[in-house]
Formats: sequence, C-alpha cells, structure tokens
Amino acid sequence: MSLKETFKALGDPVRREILEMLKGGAMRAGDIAACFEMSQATVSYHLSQLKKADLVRETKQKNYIYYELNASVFEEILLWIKSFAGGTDDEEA
Amino acid sequence: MSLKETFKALGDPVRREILEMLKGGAMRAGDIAACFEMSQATVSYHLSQLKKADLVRETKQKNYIYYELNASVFEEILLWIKSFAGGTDDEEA
DNA sequence: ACTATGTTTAGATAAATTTCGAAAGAGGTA
DNA sequence: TACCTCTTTCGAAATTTATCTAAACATAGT
Repeated sequence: MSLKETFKALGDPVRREILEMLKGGAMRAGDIAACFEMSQATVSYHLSQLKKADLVRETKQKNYIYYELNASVFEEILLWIKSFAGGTDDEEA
Repeated sequence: MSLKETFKALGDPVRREILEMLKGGAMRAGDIAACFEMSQATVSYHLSQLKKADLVRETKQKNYIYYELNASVFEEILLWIKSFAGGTDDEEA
C-alpha cells in the first residue's frame, strides 16, 4: 500500500476517530459503529478502508470481528513525516 | 486548522508530491505547476489547500509567489502519529 | 496608462467518496 | 437444517473533490 492508501485513509475524520478509539484496545465492529450516528454499513465501509490501508488488523473470535491498531504502519508514516519535520531522514541524535 | 484540514490535505498524491518538491527549498507557483501535467489553475488550487492546512507558507517577491514548507505543522502531525506508533505520548526513552 | 508576466478566482463539469437501506454471508446453537 | 446474531456487500443517491477554460487580479516595466 506504500503510504498512498494510508494517507487517503487518514484523510477522513471518521476514520481518524475510529483509530483514536482503538488506542484503548481492540473493539468489535458493532461497538465501534455504536459510537457513531451512522449506519453500521457505513462504519463497515470505513473499517474496510482502514484495513486496506493496513492501519488496522482484524481478528475473528466467536462470531465477532475485532479490530485493532496495526502499529507498524504508523512507524512508516512517522518516517515520512520526520523527513519534513525533523532533519534529513535519520532524525536528531 | 488543527490536523483536520492537514490530514485531508495530505490525502492527495499531487499535494504530497508538491511537498516533496519543496523539500529542496522554496519554489515559485509557476515552477511547481510546470512539473505536472495539469493546468496552472489546478496546481494553484492544490497550493491553496496546502496553505489552508498550514503545510506551506507563501512569500511574495517581485512579481513571483514563492511557496515553502512550514515545518512546525509537520511537528504537530508527528506528535499525532507518535501517539499511535511509539508509546503513550512521550515516546520511547 | 498600457502591456506583459505570474498567479489566483469563478463557474462548470467530471470523477471519486461517503452514505444509506436492503440483502447476503459467516458462525454459532438448538 | 433452521434460526439468530454480527458483519459485510450491493446498488443507488447525495455530497465532496479535482479538474478545466476563461476571466480577473497583481505587480513590474515601458
């Protein structure tokens, strides 16, 4: 996906809010949806975008589907941003 | 703008490419536009989005308008990303 | 004041994205 | 198998975004 899909995914406020929620740990799709004034179908769509961007991972358990953050991709974004914010590429000290 | 406009701005590939260009230093709007297969008006639109997101700054000189990166906003994004990638908020050691 | 150059704004269109309701899929359990 | 719950997929409508051409704006030089 190479940061292209990733940034597009991060561009949407709903998706960022979902990510914030997942900081607290894995959640079921239904519980995530319950936090929004949107249909479950819509939230499912956003989750699929996040998944496509590798920002979240899903794990099936019983008949639930849990979503959780995928930290490694955030590391990649971190590098991209650092190349603008910090120094040349390998950062301060 | 508070990261909301910022992420939306970063979501577009053209705009990210413009930012990459500006790593090399300030550039005139026309020179930036010349690097794309788009009308100048369209590039101007993208520049306005980047400006609105505070990712770039413009400085007028002679009858040119120069655009350059605004590092401070990248620092903000860095913090946001770090809160997902690194640790709780203040990063590893 | 006029012209020329560099850039943005306006208005319109095309393309992509978000959203919904309804239907389908997947997994348990009876 | 049939049913129930959780979640996704489908098809369509609504909203947003990107793009273009043409026109306007700004500034410098003649």
